[in-house]
Amino acid sequence: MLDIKLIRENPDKVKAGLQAKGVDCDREIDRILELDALRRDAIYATENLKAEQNRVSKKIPELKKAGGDTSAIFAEMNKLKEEIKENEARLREIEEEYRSLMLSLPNLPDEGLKPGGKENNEPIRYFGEVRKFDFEPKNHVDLCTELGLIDYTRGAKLSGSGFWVYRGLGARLEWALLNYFIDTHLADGYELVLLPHILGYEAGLTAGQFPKFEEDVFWLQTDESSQRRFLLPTAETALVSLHRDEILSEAELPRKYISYTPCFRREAGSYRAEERGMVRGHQFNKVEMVQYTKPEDSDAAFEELVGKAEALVKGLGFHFRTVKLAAGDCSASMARTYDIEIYIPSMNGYKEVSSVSNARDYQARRGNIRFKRAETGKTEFVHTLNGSGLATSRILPAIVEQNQKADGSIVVPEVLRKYMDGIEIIGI
RNA sequence: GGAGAGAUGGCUGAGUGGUCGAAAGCGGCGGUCUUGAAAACCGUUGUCCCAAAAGGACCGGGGGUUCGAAUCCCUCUCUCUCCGCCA
Repeated sequence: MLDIKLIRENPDKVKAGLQAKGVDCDREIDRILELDALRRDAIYATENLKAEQNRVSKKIPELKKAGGDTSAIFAEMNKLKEEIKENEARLREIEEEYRSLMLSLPNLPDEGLKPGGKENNEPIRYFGEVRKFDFEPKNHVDLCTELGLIDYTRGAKLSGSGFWVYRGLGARLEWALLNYFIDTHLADGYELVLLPHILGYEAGLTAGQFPKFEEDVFWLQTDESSQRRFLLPTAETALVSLHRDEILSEAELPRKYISYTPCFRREAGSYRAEERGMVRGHQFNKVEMVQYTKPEDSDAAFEELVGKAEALVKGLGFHFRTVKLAAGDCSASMARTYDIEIYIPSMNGYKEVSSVSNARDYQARRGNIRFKRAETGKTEFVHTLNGSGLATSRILPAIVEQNQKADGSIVVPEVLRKYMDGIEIIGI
């Protein structure tokens, strides 16, 4: 959620910022400004009536004690009551519309980001070089199938397209990756959190998935409770709600969390032939990093998260690039995003393996996540940041393709071997 | 799944219709005393809306009754106890 004060004082700046993100919210913002004025008038009127009610009401016990006539006062109170009721009904209507519009506005992009979409993304650094093959490399689907690492057919049998089964050394390799990520984060002092994979509506609202992107997640239909629940699309959705409606102490910040979860996504209508295999599925494994920081610390935290994600990819020995996303390619909740993209030979291009973002106070406002600054004693919104560290569903194909040898076997990256009984080569 | 109990400030816990934003204790902060600390004593100590004053809101959430609700009613959520079932 954006700061209403900012919208009130700089509506044009907000409009321009959202334009840069590729969304036209001019009408919404104008309406919000109207509603804001109406809202404040209605609050003022209602509160004055309530103050009057409180004043008159105080006299009643005194008057009764003195044995006076209360009928005039009761009549007055009845009138006040009616007026308050009317005012409150109006206020509720205004606030409902106001709130839903406020929730629908995406975050503002950071100053200095290129406007526009994907085409304006800007690689800011490269690591390593594209591997040259002196034989015709196979794609990861064929390699994984031949080596028995992934069972796509039976995945589809169990759950339909977009699902697969990790088997044998494939499962070991996947698990080794997750262990490698987690151990690295633990060494960096992050707290490991294991989360529920089913979340309540509020979590999606805080993270910014809802109300706009409700169709992107899997909803549970078996719920008789009034609370709608869904399968988490990323651990971020849960981790950002961990401290929802809390006031943290300044000394508790920054909070640094990591979590491993499967991620469930509808990915409706997004299939492309080039994305076969496990590049885009309905369920994939990811270790997610989330930080809660003071506002002045979030830029440094962002760099830290980018650095951590890069270090993990480097550790695996991969060529990759880090890309600064243009304003319009950042997701709705985010002010700034860098993607780390790894080269996948069969796709002849780079694929995202990590996305690191700074939401600034956008999610904190939605989830009412604050901290008390020791110096002033005032509460302020925290900043939230997240980054994948990392998602395995692109890493494993990259390992398999980039580390393949002419005989169809693949080399296990050094850092993973200790999690796999020292296995160096996976062959037939 | 069945039966019951409960949700009050950072914590424990009083409060069953008016002067209650809420007793008391603990904790926190400040002070007195002390070389320093502890103890003792004194004072202070919730959040939010509002630029601020004034004012208003908040006793799990929502709704209702009432001139007036922490207190009565309805409903939802959550927690606990016992029984059943179960990884």
